[in-house]
Amino acid sequence: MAIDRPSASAGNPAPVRPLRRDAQRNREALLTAARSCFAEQGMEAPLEQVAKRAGVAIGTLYRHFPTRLDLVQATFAGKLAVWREAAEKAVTMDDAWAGLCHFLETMCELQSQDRGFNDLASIRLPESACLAGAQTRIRELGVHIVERAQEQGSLRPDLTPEDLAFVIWSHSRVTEATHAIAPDAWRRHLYLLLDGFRTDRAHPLPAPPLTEEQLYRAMISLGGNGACGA
Amino acid sequence: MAIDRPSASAGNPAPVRPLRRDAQRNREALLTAARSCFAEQGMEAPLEQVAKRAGVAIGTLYRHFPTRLDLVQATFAGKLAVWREAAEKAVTMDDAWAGLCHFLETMCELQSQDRGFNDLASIRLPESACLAGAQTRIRELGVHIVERAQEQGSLRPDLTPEDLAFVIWSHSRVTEATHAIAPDAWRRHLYLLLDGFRTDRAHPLPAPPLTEEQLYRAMISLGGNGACGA
DNA sequence: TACCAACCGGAGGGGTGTCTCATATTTCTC
DNA sequence: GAGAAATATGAGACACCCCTCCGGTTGGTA
Repeated sequence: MAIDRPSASAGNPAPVRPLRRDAQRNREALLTAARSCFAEQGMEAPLEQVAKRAGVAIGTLYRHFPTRLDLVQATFAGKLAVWREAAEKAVTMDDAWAGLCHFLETMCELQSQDRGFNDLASIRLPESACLAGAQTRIRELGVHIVERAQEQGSLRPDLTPEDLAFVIWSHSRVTEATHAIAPDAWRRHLYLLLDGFRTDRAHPLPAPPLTEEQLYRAMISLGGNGACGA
Repeated sequence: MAIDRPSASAGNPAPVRPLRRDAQRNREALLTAARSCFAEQGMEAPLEQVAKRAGVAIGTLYRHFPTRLDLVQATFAGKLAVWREAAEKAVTMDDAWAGLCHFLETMCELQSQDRGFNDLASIRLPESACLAGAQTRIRELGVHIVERAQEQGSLRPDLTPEDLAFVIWSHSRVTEATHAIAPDAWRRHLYLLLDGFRTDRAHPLPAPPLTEEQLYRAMISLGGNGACGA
């Protein structure tokens, strides 16, 4: 739904004039409020609450961020960049298995700290979204991370880059369940799963990997429940 | 919230009179409708839709099932029994690893067929709920399943029964993402994770297991979003 | 200082969902 | 087949959230 409506992220080639001081202040307050609301309640936190927490009226929120997607993107650009940097670093690490672990651990850590990011990582933003590029880049890097670890022999050869989505999704719910009770429990789950990723004595898998297309559709479908998806 | 309200599952020692014929008919129609609504949309499907699909007014639904929890329990008693039977069988199988697989595979299959059951498996019902006993029994059996597989040496010794919750939770989201696109993909995820459960692949885990108490609280907290939890 | 564009506030209309209650209907029993 | 009890109905009160609109306010500029 959000994609069809006018969006601040659409091509605005000449944002000549700087924001007025009060507008600047409000915009920042909104982002701070959104960060905390989304972190606590996920990407579908009520926007009225974001506005209230920012000390601003709801109309002001909509003035700055015409759609929820605009607000989400402005809020999470930073964290997505952190994730991406972890991926960029992972492909340069000598030990490709360590690179894989670094990539996944950083991702899971971000997810477990922030329920909104947890939601964001699980879905695919619409093509038009300005953060979609970052998602695509992370996906590309994921392919290399997997290939390198397989070339070095540490990662089981029947694993595909699409299987990494299993880590995102499975971790998503595990951390949702445990973050308030045992904030580090997700590491245990992650490393259990990672042990299943190792080459040594891998057992045959009972189902084929997802295709790129299937993965894409799966991530779109998760976003369909109103947040930002198609 | 639901627990404090009058519940059909509370102690009714003398339900002397049988249901009137129309009431019986409606009750069954409601259960059928609930099964399909919950299967499609999860435990939080709108009750108005259940009533509509049953061809019955909303007031009638509330007459039969004063709380959502009452309806959920009546709807899922059967599937929970199937799960429990799988657990009972698992502890009698000679190959304890096969028993573990049978237990988890049945559970995941039930979860992937029914979004409502998927929700139900992830949470802990309040003590007062009539299905809470079945959940407790399944948990007990899970302890034996884990112990036997460890005695036989196939299951890594540092795994605890609480870790089985990771399978429930992680599978929950994986199947939610993939069921419409690749209905069997969850098997791949499950067996990746199971490979991580094998003794011969075990590497040290970076976090301690959940305690029983932590697991309990984690499952309660997942239910807190309005469905049936505390 | 005075003006105007940019900005803000918040009431309000629309949508969805829960749950209740007074009234109407059906079934059972005698 | 008539009366009583059980049941069904669905409008409506309430709560939440989304998003818009326009009168009032503010900040930058001449």
